[in-house]
Amino acid sequence: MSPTPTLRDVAQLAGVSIKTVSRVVNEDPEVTEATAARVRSTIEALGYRPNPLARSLRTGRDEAIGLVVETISDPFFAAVTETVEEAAREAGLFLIIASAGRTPDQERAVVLGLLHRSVCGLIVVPCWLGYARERLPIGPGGVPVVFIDRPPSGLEVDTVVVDNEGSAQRATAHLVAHGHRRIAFVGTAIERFPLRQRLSGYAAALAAAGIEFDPALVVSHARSADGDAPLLSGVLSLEDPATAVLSANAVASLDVVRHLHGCARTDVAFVSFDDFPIAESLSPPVTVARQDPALMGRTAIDLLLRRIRGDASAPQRLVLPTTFVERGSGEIAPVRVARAAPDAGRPTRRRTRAAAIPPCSTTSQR
Amino acid sequence: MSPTPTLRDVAQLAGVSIKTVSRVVNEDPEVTEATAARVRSTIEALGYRPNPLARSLRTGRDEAIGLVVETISDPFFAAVTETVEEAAREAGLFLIIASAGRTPDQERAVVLGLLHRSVCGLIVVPCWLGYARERLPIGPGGVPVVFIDRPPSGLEVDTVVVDNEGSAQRATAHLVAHGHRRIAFVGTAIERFPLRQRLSGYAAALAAAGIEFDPALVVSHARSADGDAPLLSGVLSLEDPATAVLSANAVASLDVVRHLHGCARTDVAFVSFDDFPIAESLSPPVTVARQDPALMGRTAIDLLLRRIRGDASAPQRLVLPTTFVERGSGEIAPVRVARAAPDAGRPTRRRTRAAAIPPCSTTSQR
DNA sequence: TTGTAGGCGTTATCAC
DNA sequence: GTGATAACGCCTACAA
Repeated sequence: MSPTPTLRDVAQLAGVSIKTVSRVVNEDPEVTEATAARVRSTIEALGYRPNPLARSLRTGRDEAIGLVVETISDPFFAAVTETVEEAAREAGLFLIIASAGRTPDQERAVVLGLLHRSVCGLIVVPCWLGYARERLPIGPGGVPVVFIDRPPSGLEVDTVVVDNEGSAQRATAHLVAHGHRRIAFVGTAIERFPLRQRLSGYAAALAAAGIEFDPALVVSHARSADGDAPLLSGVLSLEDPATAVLSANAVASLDVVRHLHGCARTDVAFVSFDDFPIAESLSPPVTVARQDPALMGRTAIDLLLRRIRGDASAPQRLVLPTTFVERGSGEIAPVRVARAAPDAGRPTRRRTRAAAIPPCSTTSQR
Repeated sequence: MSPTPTLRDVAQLAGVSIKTVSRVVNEDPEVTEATAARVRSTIEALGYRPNPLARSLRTGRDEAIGLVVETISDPFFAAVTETVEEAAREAGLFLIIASAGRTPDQERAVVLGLLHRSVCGLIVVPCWLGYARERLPIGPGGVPVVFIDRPPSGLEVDTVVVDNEGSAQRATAHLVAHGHRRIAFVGTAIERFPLRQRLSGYAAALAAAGIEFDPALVVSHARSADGDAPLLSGVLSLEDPATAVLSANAVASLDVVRHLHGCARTDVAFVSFDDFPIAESLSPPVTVARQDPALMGRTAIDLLLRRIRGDASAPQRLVLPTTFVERGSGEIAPVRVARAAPDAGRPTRRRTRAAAIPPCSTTSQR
């Protein structure tokens, strides 16, 4: 009758008390099967659905979990989200996705918004907020939380990250093994986690190979004045230019691809941290250290569900591996270049081709 | 004191009544500035934040809007979402993103879940559910809703779609103008909106040019047994093969690119419905009919906000244009092929190259 | 200008 | 087994 029927409507129509209906809804065994059946059919007839708001207000907990990411337009987190979603659905939980925005205040508002909506668990990519300082009612004693992709500094909670340092180290060592000594590191926000760890791995691999770390080979969107300008032009036009490139994430990888393809520079070796859609069909196909977003999502939600169900064991810090996929671009040998004449060592064909293509310092067409 | 302070706590500490605090929180002007200030400082001291759940339960409306998409891992909707998010934040609204899953039941559960959480507005990509039949408390008289990307069949509500038919028609006509008569249409879910409309546009353009519609040139993932097999192999190996391809969405475009690049078939013209990240730096760069996700998001949220604020004018049906971007792949002229000997007409260079590459009927490496 | 009573839809505590 | 009744935190109506 009423637009959205309530317990009262059902109770009235079934000729029982509100509480009895509530019991049936919550599958309380202390109800006669006869009345339960009658109530159930009334519920069906009225199309009654429990109001999660009222329920949460009462219990202080909703049958929902929250997922906070920096931006859902990041393909990696989109993939993570998809897995979490699937798992939440299986577990009968409503998934609320929200994104953290661009400032600590926005992120705090989002987390608090979720918390105040009484989610029973939270998966968070900590972006801008110092969770140790905030003293939010999360983690042990509060609403269960699992942090993913980045650890929240100084907080003892469950965390799932990938092996950033080790993977970057391996990728760099791979390039070194193929003869490169001038390897550029390209990223979009190098100063922050997880790119900082990838930079560490890169540096560690260089050190292990006895190659000096050259800051001139490390480029970041954050440092460049024009974010849209190809990051690579600089390092490829140094007096002693880079012969190989390691990109720090998929976004940077696309920039690298755009630039290398724009210049037809198939002589530059390239390894991408993280896979991207057409990496395998470019020429040459791009060698990648592939992250597994599904594994991250699955691991995080499994951990969270355990916590929600009461697991109070010590917080875990899980580190996921990456898969190194050799496809070609990472196995290109360096072209030896004389210091005095940067172009001297290039094969003739390249030179000819390079002369035929337009200059490469401009941004690509839009 | 209490873990999460309530109006009562604040009232007690400030020495006023609950209602007064409520007034201050809701910026009711009818409060003395003196008491208001005292209350505000108490709120600050206690770290009080209003509980949106309780508020919603009372008012029947939350300061949140819901966004339902099919899957957030679709880059187009990810971009739409980002815009909506930004706008919602500006408007002081909390955005709850949820995805519709794979069945009508799941979609219904998601929409009802949002509705029961008292969102004050909804943006929905109708995926599986027949909204006309469902009789949900949405649209005029219920919670304001704006449908995007697809119209909900038989329902008079605000809708924002792109000009699918017109854009596909233009793209097809473009290929026809460049001399093609054998144009393939490739998509992932051709039978559903909006791809069906794009197919209509394609067919209309063919009809306008006096070219017979050939079902053999229309391929869909849904029809092929192996979803991962390149869609193109078939149409390119017909007795009278396709000389041009129109892809119906970005996902299909990536498949096309993978296949054409894998076969080094730079002689096939290609226009993509919708842009994708590296379209412009492929060789040849890909000509696209570009959708504008930001425009769609902005249009939808603006419309929704107007409705939320009480605009009760007749439901609107907005159609957004696409931008046709010529980059090269769509301007390739057809290679005339003799019916009896499909390969006869190809330039010698092509033939040589084709002979050097592996056969193309297999899936690409993983 | 401020406070009091009541109820939103639910669950929890007790009696019956 | 079942049913009144009191919360949960907030807001609307009306009284002071």
